[in-house]
Amino acid sequence: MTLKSTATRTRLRADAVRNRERILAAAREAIVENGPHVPLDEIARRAGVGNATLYRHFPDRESLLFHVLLYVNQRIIERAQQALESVHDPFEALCRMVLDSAEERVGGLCPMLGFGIDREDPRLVASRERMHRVTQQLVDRAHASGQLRGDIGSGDLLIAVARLTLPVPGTQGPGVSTMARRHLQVFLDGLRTPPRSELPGQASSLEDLKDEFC
Amino acid sequence: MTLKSTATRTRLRADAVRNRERILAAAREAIVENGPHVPLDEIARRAGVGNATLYRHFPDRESLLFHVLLYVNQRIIERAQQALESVHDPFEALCRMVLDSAEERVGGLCPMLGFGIDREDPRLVASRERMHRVTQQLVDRAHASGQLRGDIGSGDLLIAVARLTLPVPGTQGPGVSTMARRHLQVFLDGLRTPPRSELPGQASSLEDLKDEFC
DNA sequence: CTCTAAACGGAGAGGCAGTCCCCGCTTATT
DNA sequence: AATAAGCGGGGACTGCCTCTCCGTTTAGAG
Repeated sequence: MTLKSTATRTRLRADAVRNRERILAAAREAIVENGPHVPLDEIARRAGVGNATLYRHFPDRESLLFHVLLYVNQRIIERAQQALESVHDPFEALCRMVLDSAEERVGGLCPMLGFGIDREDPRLVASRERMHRVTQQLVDRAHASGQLRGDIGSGDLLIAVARLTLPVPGTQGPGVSTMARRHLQVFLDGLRTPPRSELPGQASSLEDLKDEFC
Repeated sequence: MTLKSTATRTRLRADAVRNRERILAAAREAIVENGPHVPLDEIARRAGVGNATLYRHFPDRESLLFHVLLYVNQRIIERAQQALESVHDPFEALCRMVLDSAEERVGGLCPMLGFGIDREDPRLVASRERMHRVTQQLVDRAHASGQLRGDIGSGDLLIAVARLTLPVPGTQGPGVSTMARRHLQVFLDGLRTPPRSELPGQASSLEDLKDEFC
């Protein structure tokens, strides 16, 4: 709080805060549906604000994408920590984290990563580290309980969640999202012990994908 | 009439045939990597031909996308039929079909479906029906052998393959494709009997997704 | 080998969508 | 009620993408 007051010398007006939030939410939706190339005017339209308001809050596309990334990361981390604390069965907690991430449609944000966002920005680094930490804890616990097959690492899990929660463009039917839920469940079944086949390659930890993801 | 007019009224010159093939292959790659909005000039460049050559073969983007779809469908169908005939274990055959589709990166083509392609074109309808037929056979056999969990239908399988073979944009590292292979295998493990959890929704047959896919 | 027509490729005109600024109006805050 | 922060929409600018023109190259037949 005190830190924040130094950073924001002039506090935002209440409606400005509200608009900023709506822009971030609208941007998330629009990017998930149409990719990171979606026109900024379209995002403003969805958010119910003028385009100038959007540009006032985020001077360019890169800035907007950056803040969307932070915003969604934060939500995921919070829900994962909640699962870690309140769900006692380790495998159940893992499932919960995966399903929560699916709800946030985190996969839809991956395309942003290629758009000139500075992955070494301190805020992003901190966010990524928190994400990795909680994921690692969930995976470790599930391994220790003997429910999660040993040849799956925390890196596997994060990438898999990204993949499994990608929207399938061009298939917007109402049945698609319930079907996505089914496939997620099949995948989770495949994660359980005992393994039913040998996986190619080797278990990937979080360090392995430092340069490729988030 | 004359030999020419009966066989192929507009017989293409050898180099034209070659170029046409190269354009289709390049288009497939470019679309998988960059989506269906990829500039046509870029596709021509990848194919190693002038842009005018591309436009000569395919008068507009829609025409090109349409033929790419037919081209890839055909390859998938052929490989699936081969699996059906030559792989005797029913579940193995199913796996083969899924892995082959992944190699063709069929998921990367889904975004095309939203781009004004006429799904009722006779050539596409015929292709789709052949695809559905062979998929249904593979699923039926695997069910009959008792290896494939009963709550998975042929529609589930086709959609799942599309999803699982989507490229994850923004993550182009070399490790990603081998990781994709691992996740596919986990999913296939989840498909085996006995089911390890109950799936939400219900098994989807091919008719269920007639309007949403391919 | 020669000839012809089919096919090729580069360059550039034209169009269009997306970005971003300007400026008069509205509203939160005191 | 005063004031300044914030808002919104119109529109110029820009850069990219599409598609065509036309001179050059090459496959294929005799």
